[in-house]
Amino acid sequence: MRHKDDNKHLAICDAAIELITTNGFADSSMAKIAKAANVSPATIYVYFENKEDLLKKVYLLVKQELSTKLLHGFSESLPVAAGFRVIWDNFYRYALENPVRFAFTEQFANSPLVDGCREESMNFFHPLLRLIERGQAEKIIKDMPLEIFIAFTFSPLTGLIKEQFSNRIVLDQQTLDMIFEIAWDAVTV
Amino acid sequence: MRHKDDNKHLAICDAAIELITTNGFADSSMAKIAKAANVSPATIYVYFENKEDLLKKVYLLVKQELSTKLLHGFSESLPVAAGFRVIWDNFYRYALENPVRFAFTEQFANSPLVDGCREESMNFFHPLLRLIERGQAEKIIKDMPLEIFIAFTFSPLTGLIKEQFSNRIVLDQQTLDMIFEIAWDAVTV
Amino acid sequence: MRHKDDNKHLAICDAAIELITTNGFADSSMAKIAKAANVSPATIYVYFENKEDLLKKVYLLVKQELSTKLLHGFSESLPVAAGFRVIWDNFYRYALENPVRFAFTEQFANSPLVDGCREESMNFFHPLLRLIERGQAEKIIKDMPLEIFIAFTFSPLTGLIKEQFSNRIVLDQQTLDMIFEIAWDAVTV
Amino acid sequence: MRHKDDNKHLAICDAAIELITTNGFADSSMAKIAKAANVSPATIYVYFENKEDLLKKVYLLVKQELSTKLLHGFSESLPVAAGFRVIWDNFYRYALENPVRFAFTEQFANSPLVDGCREESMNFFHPLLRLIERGQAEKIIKDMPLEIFIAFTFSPLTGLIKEQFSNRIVLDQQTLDMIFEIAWDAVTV
DNA sequence: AATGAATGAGGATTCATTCAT
DNA sequence: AATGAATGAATCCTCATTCAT
Repeated sequence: MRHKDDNKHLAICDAAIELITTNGFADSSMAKIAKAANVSPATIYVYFENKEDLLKKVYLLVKQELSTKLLHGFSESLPVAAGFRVIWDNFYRYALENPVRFAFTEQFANSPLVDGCREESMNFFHPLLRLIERGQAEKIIKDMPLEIFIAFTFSPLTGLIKEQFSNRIVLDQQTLDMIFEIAWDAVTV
Repeated sequence: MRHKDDNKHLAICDAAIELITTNGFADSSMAKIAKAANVSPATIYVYFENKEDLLKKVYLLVKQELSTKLLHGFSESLPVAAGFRVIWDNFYRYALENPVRFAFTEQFANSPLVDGCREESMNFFHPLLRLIERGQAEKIIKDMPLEIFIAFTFSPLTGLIKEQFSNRIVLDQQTLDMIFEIAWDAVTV
Repeated sequence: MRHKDDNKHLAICDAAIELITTNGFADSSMAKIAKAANVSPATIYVYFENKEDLLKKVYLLVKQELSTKLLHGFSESLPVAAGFRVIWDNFYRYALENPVRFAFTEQFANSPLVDGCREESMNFFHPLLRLIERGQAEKIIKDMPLEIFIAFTFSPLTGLIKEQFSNRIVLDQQTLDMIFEIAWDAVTV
Repeated sequence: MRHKDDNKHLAICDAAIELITTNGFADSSMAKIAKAANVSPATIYVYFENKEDLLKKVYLLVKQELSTKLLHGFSESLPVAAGFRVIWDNFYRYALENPVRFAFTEQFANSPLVDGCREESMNFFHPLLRLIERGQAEKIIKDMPLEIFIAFTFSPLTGLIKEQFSNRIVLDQQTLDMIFEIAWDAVTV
């Protein structure tokens, strides 16, 4: 579905992300989002069915953005370890450079609001999945379900990034290297 | 003069946990919580200052409950590895037996709504912290900040429990043992 | 895009004046005012920021209405005494013909609720102020602060009108003439 | 009806006057009055039937206090003019020394809440009424209804005291003397 | 007499959404 | 497509009052 003004679509999404991350979901009414996007409340309903639809679409948009940035500089021709490190670094950089979007994603990861679209959001990460499968085929990565692989690589990193945002830890390059090493050790043979 | 009724306090807390976990904080109005607790809306305000205060107090209550159950069967006289395994198993069992409370905690782990009381909730986990310090003193556990230790032990487990609740994975005993082994390897020398 | 409806604005104001005068400000809920104005409670907030803003705007509206009617038949070319008598009579007639609005004004004349807009409401009465200044320049009116002039002219009249509304006195033409005479004597040389 | 603890009765009245005058009627809930009086909300209902009853009783109490102070130093054996000046001065002094109570009275003089007890409150002022009647019998005071006498004596003074409290005028001794003179001239032959 | 707990009713206000232009 | 007006329903919370002790 094409709309006349893609700028408005984006403006509404940006305003929603910003407001929800800053003030929380409860304080982000359609009227406030509209005002922040410089648009009439009624206009939001031209682009989105209702508030829940807006939320899910925004969630998917952010996930898609993330997946694109995750693959920056990545190529399927890279060795498994190198390729994974590229994605790993991209993830960390993304979080640092887009703290609001990162926080937004995390806030909704456990919310019942986006229950229906978590599966859909996974589609964006196919290249990563293929990389892991290749690693397992090459006997580099342990034979374990994808979920466990994620649990020992991105879960710790995500948790530590949040700790850094909360000023409870500082992730300097040395620490980052150490974390990567531990994670990579954990999932490789 | 009537006395404050502990049953009412608990009924309100239980209703709040149940509703908030199922429908989210925003969709759990004080009226709904009151009705679920079989109490007048105004009665909630006898026990809690306002909705946010209710959330924070409930969050702390759940954290405290968790911390108590975490230490079941634990003793400071146990060897580090064995002691940690006790706590680890207790955590998994707690999540399985209290899925609503577990989901509740996760939903608010990163929420700005409970920002003020996260520190306070940490106090409940002192025995675990001391265990880790002992492990480091005995050169069993790697010399790393507490946050990183958590990131490679409880973060993966938590993530995988959520995957199991979402029916994307099944954690049988063999898998659990494997996960524990990976985690313990990751943080020990 | 719909346009703001002047009828609705007026209906809300009228309902507010009527209800507040009859039942007092505290007992005139926004819901009651809305119902009396045949409007949704939410609609009031399209025209007024909140209850206090509604009160202040209504207060100013009534004051402005009054000031307009006060000057009916008045001209700056009239002699001071005659000009003042025109305004005096207009005031009495206004009170008689608009008892609700008159009572409304009196109820809030000393209320802290309209503190901010009393000054603004004074602007409507400039012609009267100029008349008094002219009277003083022509050595007809005693040299006294405006407040004292008001205190011996409109304060007594206002008080007596209220007594009449409470059926404790009847202001026939003869009595009115006497009152005017006393007041005019009091403030003229 | 005698109550065990007259202190409590008075404390409640004082708290009510203070709160209502400071924060307005709407913000003076029974709970707040109770707290300000260091008493349980339920205790208020031991001394007063309900909120309206409390208000009326407080209004009457203040009026009675005022009437007592008005007669300080007054004697029926004084000449009319001197006697009236005593009461006049007492009234001004009362307002100055009890601004809260003065404001309270004024705020309620026009309120529909005390409609029923205005008559009753008049009983306290019998000596003043008799003085005026004596003045008329002695052909000193003009033959006019009591209401008109009040309208040209206490109404102006009351209005000017309020102007002074609002910092729009300063009533120094000279001004006060002038005002008295004008008022007395207005009502005497 | 005195009180803190308890509550149903109602308070002001905001909500997501639709209407009319 | 776009919008400000309009709204019934729902929000959190406070109220005057009563209950149970």
